[in-house]
Amino acid sequence: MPELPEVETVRIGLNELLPGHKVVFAASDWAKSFPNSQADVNAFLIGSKVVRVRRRAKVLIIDLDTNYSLIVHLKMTGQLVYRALGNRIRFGAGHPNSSLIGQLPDKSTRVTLELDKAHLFFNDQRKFGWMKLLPTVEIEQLDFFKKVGPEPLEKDFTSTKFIQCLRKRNNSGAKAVLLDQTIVAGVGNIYADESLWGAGIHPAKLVREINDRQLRTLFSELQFVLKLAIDKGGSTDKNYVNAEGKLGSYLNFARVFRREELDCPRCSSAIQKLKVAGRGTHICPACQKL
DNA sequence: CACTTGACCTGTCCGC
DNA sequence: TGCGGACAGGTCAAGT
Repeated sequence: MPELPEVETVRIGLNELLPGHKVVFAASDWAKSFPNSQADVNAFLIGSKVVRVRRRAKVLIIDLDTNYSLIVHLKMTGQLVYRALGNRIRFGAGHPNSSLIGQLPDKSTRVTLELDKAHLFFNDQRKFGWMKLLPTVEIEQLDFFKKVGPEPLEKDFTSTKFIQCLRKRNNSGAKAVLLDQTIVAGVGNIYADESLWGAGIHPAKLVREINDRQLRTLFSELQFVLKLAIDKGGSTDKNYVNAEGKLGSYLNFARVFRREELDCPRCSSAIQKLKVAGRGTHICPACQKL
């Protein structure tokens, strides 16, 4: 569930908190969450210092002063939570993580990094996420990074380039294309639905049947929802928390996502939930016609 | 080659 | 109260 705004929110937080910290110890109880050998961990992670925290698409990159990096994908339920020693995290009442008050690690903690004056916990209920240690220069050689599309919020990413990217999949549905990480990076289910509603485009509409003017609107709506979501600290549905364990509030501002049966904010029609591109999809049937 | 489905996992919810 | 099944959705691999 973490998409670009959630991962960016974690990045901003970790980039404030981590640089300068030394890694003292690392432990994992689920090998797939952190598949590196103990020898590599000992040689390139333990004793290293964090230099900076970057993001590409939905992937976090924690650069170390050993010329190695930790790359982290949160997938659906991953959390990367920093806690200064002696500091307690408070989740909101009623939140599934509210039982975690004051206690981490918990049963979803897959990796614990002990820093000199803090802990960094990688929690992941569903175990789809991962953390990997590898030489910094090898990151761009990974298949994912070679194939991934442009960052939608980069300054030089114009509506013209956006349209060129989408037209490569002219025969596919609009939502399927937005979700394709090789076309545009970082968009997932929430912001695909939100931006398509903003542009008044049905998610199953074929790209070839959408004109350039509508695609330009989709581009500005996509940038709008991504920026708003970063401003609101991301979307917390069930699991997502930021680097300090705090919730995101974008869903309080969502127009269609998880709002089936409620009124469309534009025309008051009842929002519908359907399945498009294999995903739960929310639309206003009046504003978004096929 | 483009598109769909299954696998990876756990927790929650719904119907019986 | 328990139990089976559907569902949640990011990405890769396999199948159509």
